[in-house]
Amino acid sequence: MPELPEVEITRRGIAPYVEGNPVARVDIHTRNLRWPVPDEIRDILPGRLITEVERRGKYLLLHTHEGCALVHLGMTGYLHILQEYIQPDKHDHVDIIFESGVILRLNDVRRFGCLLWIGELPYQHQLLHGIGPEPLKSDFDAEYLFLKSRNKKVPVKQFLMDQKVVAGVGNIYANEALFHARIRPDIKSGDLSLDCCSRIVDAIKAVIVASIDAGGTMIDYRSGSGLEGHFPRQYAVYRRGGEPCRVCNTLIEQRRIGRRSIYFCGMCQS
DNA sequence: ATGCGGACCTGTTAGC
DNA sequence: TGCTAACAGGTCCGCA
Repeated sequence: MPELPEVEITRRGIAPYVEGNPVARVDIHTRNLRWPVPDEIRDILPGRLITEVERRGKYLLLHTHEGCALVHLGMTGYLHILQEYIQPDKHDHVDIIFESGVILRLNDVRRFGCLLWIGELPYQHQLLHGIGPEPLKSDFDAEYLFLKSRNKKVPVKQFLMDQKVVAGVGNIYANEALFHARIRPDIKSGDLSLDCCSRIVDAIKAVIVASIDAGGTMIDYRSGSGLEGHFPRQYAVYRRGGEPCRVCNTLIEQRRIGRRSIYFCGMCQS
């Protein structure tokens, strides 16, 4: 699953096939995702037009004139476009079939994702309203991160993965960004200087832009158009525990914070 | 307010 | 080779 870059690549991949197209039918094969896929998805979407596919953090919003459907891809979900019908396999959970014949198919092995109908005021929905700034927008800046981190005791890597702090950063990009910012992932957020915050903000923007430009780089990722959109990414630290740092050859350390792995270079990051 | 652990799932890999 | 345990991109919720 997808952190922000992979969700954005998915959005770009599916939008041309989806936007402006009326839905003919919705087939729900598996209801029990993170939350049950509601009947509204099957009952309201047909006959409606998807006006826009928007991304907010790691969520995708399928807008219609009458309300909005919300998709989260969890850890293993992906959306892809089928030009013609193929029998769904056991992890294909929902098909949105357009009058054009195109099918938008949701596949999610672990079923941590969701597909919900959130009605006409989507941004007020519980899942969206508290979400932090978009990392690529200008309101996500050093001053913001500095103020937000004051008096916080959580390790900075966990802090950056908090969607209320900044939208769309997950385990991979938190680890990668902190390496590029030369900051250890285990220091207290409240101890960050303004300069540290500035380096972190720059690094987050840089790794996300690089990843989007590379076309989505997740290990298991498939682009929205159904193409295998990835080539193996050269991570600086992520999943490189015990291997030499690409900058100084010191062995990358791996530990756990919370229940997630952190990776860092004890020499480059301080 | 904050932080922790449990829960939701299946598949892959590392280790014995 | 086969079995088991640990781990994997996320995040909500309940409890202390």
